[in-house]
Formats: sequence, structure tokens, C-alpha cells
Amino acid sequence: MGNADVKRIKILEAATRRFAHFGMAKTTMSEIAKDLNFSKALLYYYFPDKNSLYSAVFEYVIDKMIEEIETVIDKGGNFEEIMMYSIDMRVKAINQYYNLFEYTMKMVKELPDELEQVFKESYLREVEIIEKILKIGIDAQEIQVDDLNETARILLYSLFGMRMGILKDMKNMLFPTKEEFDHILSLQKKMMKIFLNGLRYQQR
Amino acid sequence: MGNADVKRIKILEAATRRFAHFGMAKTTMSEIAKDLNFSKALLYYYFPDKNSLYSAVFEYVIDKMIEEIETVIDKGGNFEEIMMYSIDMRVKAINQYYNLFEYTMKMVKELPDELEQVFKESYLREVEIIEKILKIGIDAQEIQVDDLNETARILLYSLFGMRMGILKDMKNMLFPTKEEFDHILSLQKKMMKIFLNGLRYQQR
DNA sequence: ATATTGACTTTAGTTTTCAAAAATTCAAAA
DNA sequence: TTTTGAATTTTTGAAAACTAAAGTCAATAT
Repeated sequence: MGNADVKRIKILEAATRRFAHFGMAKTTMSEIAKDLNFSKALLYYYFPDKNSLYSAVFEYVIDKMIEEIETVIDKGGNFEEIMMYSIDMRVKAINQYYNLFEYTMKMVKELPDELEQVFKESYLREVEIIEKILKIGIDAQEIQVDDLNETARILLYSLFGMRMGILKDMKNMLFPTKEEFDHILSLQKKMMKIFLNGLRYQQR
Repeated sequence: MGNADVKRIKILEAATRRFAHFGMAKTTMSEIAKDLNFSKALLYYYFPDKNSLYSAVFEYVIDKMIEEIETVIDKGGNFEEIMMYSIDMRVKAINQYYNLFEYTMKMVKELPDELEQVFKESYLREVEIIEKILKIGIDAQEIQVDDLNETARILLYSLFGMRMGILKDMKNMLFPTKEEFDHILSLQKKMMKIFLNGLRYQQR
């Protein structure tokens, strides 16, 4: 790995820390530069603008998450376990990098096209990975699904609903506590159990 | 019904039309008054303030919706049919009075306590009615549920997720089209089918 | 006494301005 | 080719000025 790449990654990591903690709006390029003792202009040498940097961080985090899930998939095992594990990963990531997901949480309009694009892609990747896990259950003849893509989307939207539903209930929408995350996770798992049960082969 | 009540209802109806069309923010008390050829001060004779009027309208609409669903419940029949019918009603109401639900849709913080209160109550009533329908399935030994309230909430959150998930996909979040509503309804029904299937008795 | 109003006051929301902060560029140096 | 300090442009946010809408009330009509 060349020296250039090393710096690029250092920037990515410092940016990740800042963005995850304070979000896009409350992080400045100067701060990231200062964290690294780089000049601000150097950041612009590696990343054309702040949006690109943010996008890169976002993708980086999603990549890591997807990778972790892929590992579990490759390890094999019961598809329901894999699915449960995958939502553990999702919630863990969202918890850990909470403010990176602020735009996904709140319903913000008028995002820069570039970010819009990145979010859409990450959504598609999430759908894909759910499809992949469902596919395992289908191949094992444990579940039956007629429209794989649609089913995956319904599942993802439902998980999303647990998040929103709970966060809406409380004042403190700014930063959910550990307990709130646990509650979301718990509801998501219960929902998932019922949902997968509803797809089981025998009962059609 | 006294003359006073008649005027109160006239105000409620005019306000419903305005709020449903333009939402709370883009409706003024003067406009409602003008629609009726009443003076603005008269509105304040019947309703202490704008929030109260809005709340009254909101409750009025929810009441009507719940009533419709109750009618279907009382008519009896298969619990799954009733459930499907109830989401038809929900989507129909949201479609018809869309801007009345703007606060329920968007994730607005800092609402006046009074509205907060009314929304919370309407949420509780929605949960209640879902519980009631599930109960029919339980009593008919078609489904098995261990925590009725939690299950109802999970179901409601999931339905909510369909709405959000789809609306997020498109630019035009301001006012969904007929097609978009139909799509939401379709996904909600598919989701519901799988979910209820997942609760069926035999497979535990 | 109850219902109704026009005119008035208060409040909330919008627009404007402007300085500070942050993003972005660039010519020069390492 | 990488790095920077300084310059430039853009964005943001607070304060002031303004406007529209909410809300009040004393007087009037029924």
C-alpha cells in the first residue's frame, strides 16, 4: 500500500470518528485536518469535497457491515440464525455510527445528489443481502417466497418501522440511549421471527 | 341539536376541509371564518385556540375511521378479512385527509403539548383496535399470540414502515399520488398476510 | 343571558442584512 | 507528486425590521 493510500485512509478514519460523533453539519474540514495535523488543503487533494468525504465514510462503514454479514453467511448455518445475526449487525452499526445515519433516520429532503445516490445504493445493498439470506432459506426448503425482491423490501421496511415507531414515541429523538437501541433490536427480532414463520414452507 | 352545536359542527367541517387540504400551517383562522361567512372571533367563541380546533378535527376524523372499522368487526367474519379491511380504511383515511396527518408522517419535534397528546391518544386507539381484531383470531384459535399489546404494536410499526419506506424512495414526499398510495396499500397487505400467517396456531 | 362582531394587541413567522465561519481554490514550496 | 499558507467564495446564523396571523375584548345585536 503506497504512502498516498495510507494518508487517504487516515483521513477516512479521522473523518469517520468526527462524522459518527457529531454528524455532517457539526464537523468541519478544519477539525478533521487538525486531528491529523494535516493542512486542510491536503484533504482536498485526496477528496474533491466534503460530500465526497462523507460519502466515502458512509460507504466504508456499510462495507464493513456487509462484510461482517457475508462472513456469517459463508460460515453457513440455519438461515433464521443468519437473519437474526444480520439485524444484530445492522443495529450495532447504526448504534456505533449513529450520526452518520442521521439523514437516513430523519426524513430530510433536498439532499445533495451525491449523498442521495450513496444512500440509495446502500439501501439496494441492504435489500440484496436480505435477498441472499432469504435465498438460503428457500434453497433449504424452509421457506417459500414468490417475489424475492419484494419480500426483502417489505422485510426491510418493517424493520425500519420498528426504529421509527419507537423513536417517535420519545422526546429524545436526537440520540437514542442504549436501552432504546436494545428495545428496537428486541422488537425487530420478534417481528423477524413472526415474519419468517409466516414464510415457512408447509403452510401454503 | 341546538343552534350552537350546529355552528360548532359547521366550523369543524370547514376546518376539516382546509386542514385536510393545506395542513395546519397553511390554513388560517380567517380563511376558515371566511369560508363560513362567520367572523374570526366567532371561531374563538367555539374553540379556545387553533390547536384545539385542529385537535378536534383530528379526533373527529380518527373517530370516523375507528367507527367504520368497528362496524366491520361487529358484522363478524374471518379475522384476516377484517384486518385487511381495516388497513383499507386506514389508508383511505390517510389518503383522503393527507395533510391532517403531516405531523404523523414527518418526524416533527417540538409539537405543542396538546397536539402531542392527541396524536399519542390516536396511536393508542389504533393499537387497541388492532388488538381487538387479533383477539378475534385468537379466540377462533386461528392464531397464537403471547403478548397481545406488543404484537399489535409491532404490526402497527411495520405498517408504518411500508409508508415511510416507499415515501422515502421518491422526491415527491409532499403529496403522494394515487399510484403511490396503491403501492403502499399493496405492500401493507402483503406484509400483513405474511405476518398473520406467522402467527398461525399450528406451527408452534 | 348568549351569540356575534370589528377593531385592537400580541405573537409567531418571514425576510433582510451582515459579519463570522466554513468550504473550496490556488500559486508556490517541499 | 505531495503539501501548504494564504486568498477567495459560499454558507450559516444571529439580530433587526417587517408582515401576517393568532388571539382578545368591549360594544352590539338577538
